[in-house]
Amino acid sequence: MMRVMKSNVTSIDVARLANVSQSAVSRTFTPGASVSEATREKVMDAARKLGYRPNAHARSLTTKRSRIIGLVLSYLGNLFHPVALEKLSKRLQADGHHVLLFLSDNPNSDELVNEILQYHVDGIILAATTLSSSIAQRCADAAIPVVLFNRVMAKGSAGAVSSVRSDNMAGGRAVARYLADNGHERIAFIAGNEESSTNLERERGFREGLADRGLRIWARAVGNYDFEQARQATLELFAGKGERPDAVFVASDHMAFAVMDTLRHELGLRVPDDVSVVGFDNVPQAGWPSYRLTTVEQPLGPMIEATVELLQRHLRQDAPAGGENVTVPGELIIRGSVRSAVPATKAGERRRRITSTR
Amino acid sequence: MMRVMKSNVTSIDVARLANVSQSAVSRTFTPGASVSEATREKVMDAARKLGYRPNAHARSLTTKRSRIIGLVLSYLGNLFHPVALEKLSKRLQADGHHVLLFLSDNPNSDELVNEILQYHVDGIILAATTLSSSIAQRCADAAIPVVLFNRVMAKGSAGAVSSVRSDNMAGGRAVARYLADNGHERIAFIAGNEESSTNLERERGFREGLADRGLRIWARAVGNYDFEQARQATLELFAGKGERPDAVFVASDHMAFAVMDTLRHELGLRVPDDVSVVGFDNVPQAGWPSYRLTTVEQPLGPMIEATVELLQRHLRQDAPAGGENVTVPGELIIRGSVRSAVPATKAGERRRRITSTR
DNA sequence: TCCTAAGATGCAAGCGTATGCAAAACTGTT
DNA sequence: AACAGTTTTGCATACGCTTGCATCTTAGGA
Repeated sequence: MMRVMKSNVTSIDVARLANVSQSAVSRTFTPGASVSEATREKVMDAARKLGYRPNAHARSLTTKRSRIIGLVLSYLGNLFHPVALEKLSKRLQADGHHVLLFLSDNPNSDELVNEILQYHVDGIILAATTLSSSIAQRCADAAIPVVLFNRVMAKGSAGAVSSVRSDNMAGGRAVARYLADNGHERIAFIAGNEESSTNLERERGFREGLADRGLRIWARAVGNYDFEQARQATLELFAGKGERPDAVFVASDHMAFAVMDTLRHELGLRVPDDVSVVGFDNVPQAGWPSYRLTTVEQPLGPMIEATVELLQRHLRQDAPAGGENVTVPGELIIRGSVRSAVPATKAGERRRRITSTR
Repeated sequence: MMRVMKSNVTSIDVARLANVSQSAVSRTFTPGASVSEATREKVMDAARKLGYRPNAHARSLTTKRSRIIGLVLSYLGNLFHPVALEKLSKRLQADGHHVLLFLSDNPNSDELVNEILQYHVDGIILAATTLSSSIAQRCADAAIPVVLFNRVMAKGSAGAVSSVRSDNMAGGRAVARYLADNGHERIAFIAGNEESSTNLERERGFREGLADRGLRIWARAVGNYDFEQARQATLELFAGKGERPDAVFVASDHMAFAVMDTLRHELGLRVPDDVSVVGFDNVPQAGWPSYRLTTVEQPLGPMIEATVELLQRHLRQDAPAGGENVTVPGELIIRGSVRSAVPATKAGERRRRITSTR
């Protein structure tokens, strides 16, 4: 069947061919509208013949809903983000939403906000750890629901900004205890981006956990969530001739890989025999045989469900005015990068629930 | 300054406050339109005061251009895709376009096409290696420019579908020669998705290259571009008691990591001493100390430039009717995963240009 | 058979913007 | 001061759809 598709078939064209009014066409494509089976079929036939699809822009003009969610990220080099993006996106699509993607490492960009708002998105998900909170504020001001994913807003800022994150504090604390309980004493910490809420919380929990065991951070460096900077941080921490750390907690898996690689291939140290390493996120690579990284899981599934749930509640208008902060509990994934009394089986892993009660 | 933002400020509101016509407002926000400096300022002031931003949907209704590019991917677990996505997205944003992201592993989905076309995107980039070509065809039928990224359409299908890819054939050939010239004889191949054009081309080039040196593929298995399947493929290839491969060319870096890990940690073999491994893509991890993978680079920068260029040419209507296929030359990145007469320096890498002439 | 209620349909008025066209306001020249 | 030529401006319409309202069908009950 040969048919030339006019690129701009409108509901009027369909109406004409089907011998019905334009409203009838519109109603056929509007779930829940009142159309008889007979007309619906006539319309569908005509539509198929002409290759018609309703114009989403025109539709959102009248309905004031675009079914578009703006998704803001800063980069995708750390596998945690693409994996989250993939799942989020698929989840939203399943809900009949679509994702308008914004990648930007410029935190304070007015441009960015403008461009997002121009599309009158139904909601915004901010998953960029390093973006400034003002952007969230400005979007919320425009009466568009905003959900922060894997981060939380600086205290004191008002507005209906919700957030979803895993329990970073509890995670940090669990790592501290686990390391302490396995006999480590000179425990170092490599921070991510120092301003980010994720890093702040993980570090804080970690400090508290160490304190509980009568310890404190023995050495500290900053890796900014970057592979190369994490390498430098490692070299820094292990530069001295004297005593060196016997364990290092790294604020993200991505950096932890750099740490392990540097330890092993540049400093000739063994992991976990000479030094233990713990990460955070539990990205897929953490389970790869080369690393077998012990780490804190960020439970993506629940986090995403919570995000979508929050968004939908906002769309239905029945969300608390002040915004809502959801914290999802994680698990400690014990693999082979920490020297331990109970050695893990060759390829296995153990999971230990993390409770947030102190 | 406290101001309550009405969520729906229109050009009419601005016009009223600025004491000008609605057209004047529209013109101030339309680059290249005729407005005096005086009115422009009045309008801008009013707009700022009201928090006005032009409604992109209304705009695209009249202009028939959405400034949205549909981007289709199947998954983001292999780092090549997120990195490409990040760069593509940033490049398009820089051009004033926006990215509507579709993640789908369902190749033949009518739904998908419908949803893309509803938004009247200005163009579509298909970067999903495993998506069926019919989807491309259907979009092209709707008179929307389609560019295939990192893949090419099955021969014989007509329509204005363009494509951009690196020179997979030449890459495969270069690997074959490199392995042969370094004394390997029992060379195995682990395929990606067997139907994908990328795999087809890489394998074909590889076979030709081996033939040039009087060799042939010594053993073969399929990894489907998946980590776990690549692991299985490796176990398969090295199962026998007799002679084993002394080199394996893997159709993607992502799978190559699985191969190296399996070789080292499950089979107790050394890379490159016992067996050499070569990948394809040159994802960031390939340079990590744990792997130091010798691989064929897919030059993302040029590939993306070419993609955007093609798209823009289509938008300006001056593209060849039949679609255009761009092939970007790559380089062989020589690191430490191949046993070689000239050992690489500890952390260094050499680059060797790949020419497509046989 | 007639009446009523529910369901199906069409009409027309928006939604917020861009733009052709004609009128108005300038510009500089004679 | 009058004019032609150039900008600038406003009016009005179109873009493709949804939806309230009024009208028309239909079916079912009395």
